[in-house]
Amino acid sequence: MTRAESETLLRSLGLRPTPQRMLILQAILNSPGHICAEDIYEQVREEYPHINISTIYRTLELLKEHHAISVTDLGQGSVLYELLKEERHHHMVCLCCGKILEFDHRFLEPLEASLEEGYRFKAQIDHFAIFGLCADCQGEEDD
Amino acid sequence: MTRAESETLLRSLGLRPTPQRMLILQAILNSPGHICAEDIYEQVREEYPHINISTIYRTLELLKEHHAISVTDLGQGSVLYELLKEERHHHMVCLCCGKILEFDHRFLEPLEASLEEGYRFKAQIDHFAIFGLCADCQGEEDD
DNA sequence: TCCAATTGTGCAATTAGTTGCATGTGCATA
DNA sequence: TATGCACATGCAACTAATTGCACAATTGGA
Repeated sequence: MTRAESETLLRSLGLRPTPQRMLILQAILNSPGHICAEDIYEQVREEYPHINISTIYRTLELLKEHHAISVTDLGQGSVLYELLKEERHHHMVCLCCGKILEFDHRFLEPLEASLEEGYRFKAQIDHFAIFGLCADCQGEEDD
Repeated sequence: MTRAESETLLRSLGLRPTPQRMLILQAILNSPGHICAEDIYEQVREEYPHINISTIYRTLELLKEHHAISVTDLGQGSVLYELLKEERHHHMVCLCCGKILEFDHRFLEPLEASLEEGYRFKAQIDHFAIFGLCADCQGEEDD
C-alpha cells in the first residue's frame, strides 16, 4: 500500500491522514496476513521513532470501528489485525495442534439470515475465530 | 450450588476439589448470568480472605479448558464467565444501544455442520458474542 | 498411617492494552 | 496566507490478565 493509497483510505473513512496513521496502515498491509500491535509498533518506529504505542492502539480501534480492519484473538497472547477486503474470511483454530484454517464468509450467511429473521438483529461479523479440532486431530486424545 | 455439588463437578473433571476452587465455582453459579473475575475474587475473599487473584484466573482457565464454563468478551473491559449448562446459548450485542440479547445454540448447528462437511473441522463453540445492530437501532445513524 | 510424587497456591514481576490530560497538528473558513 | 477549532498525539499512570518460582496441599501406594 502506497502512501497515497493509505491517505485515500483514511479520508474515505473521514479520518485525518496523519503520518502516524498512514504508517500504521502500511504496516498492516505490508504484512502477510495477520499482524499484532507490537509488530506494527516496531515497523512504524523504523520510519517514525517518536511514535507512541498508545497511538497504535487508538488507530487500530478507530480502524476497527470503521470496519477497515478485522481484530482477532487466536489465543496467542496478543490480538491480531488484518485489513478487511471485499472477500471476507474467517478462521478455524485447532485446539490440539494449533493449525489455523480459513473459511469463506459465505459459511456465515445462513447464520446472519436466521438471526435477522428470528430477532431482526443485523449482525456485523467482521471476523470470527472458531476453535475446535481439525480433521487430523479428531482421533487424538490430547484434545 | 452446594459444597458437595461443586466437589463432585471438580472430581468429574479430574480436578482436585480444593477449597479455593469450590468457592470459585459457587461464586459463578450463585451469580445471575455472567460474572467477571474481579467479582468472583471479591465474593470468594469473604470466605477465604487469603486467596490470590491468580488462583482465580488459573481456575477459570482450567474450567474453560474442560468446557465447564463459557468465557465471553462482551466488550466491557473485562471478560465474563458463566457455567455451561446443557442448554447452551449465545449473545447478540447491539453496537448502538449496548443491549444484550440471547439466542439458542441451535442457530449455530447449521454452521457447525457445514464446517464439518466442508473441512472435517469439529467446532467446539462454547460461547459466541455476535456484535451488530438490534431491531430498535437499525434506523439510527449513530452506529 | 506414612511418604513421595504430583498438583495447586501465593507472591511478585511482567505483559497487553487503556485512559486522562496537556500539548501539538491538520483543516475549513475567511 | 492567517487563524481558530476540532481532532490527534505523547506521556505517564493505570487495569486486566499471565507467568515463573518456591512453598503447600492432596493423593495413591507401601
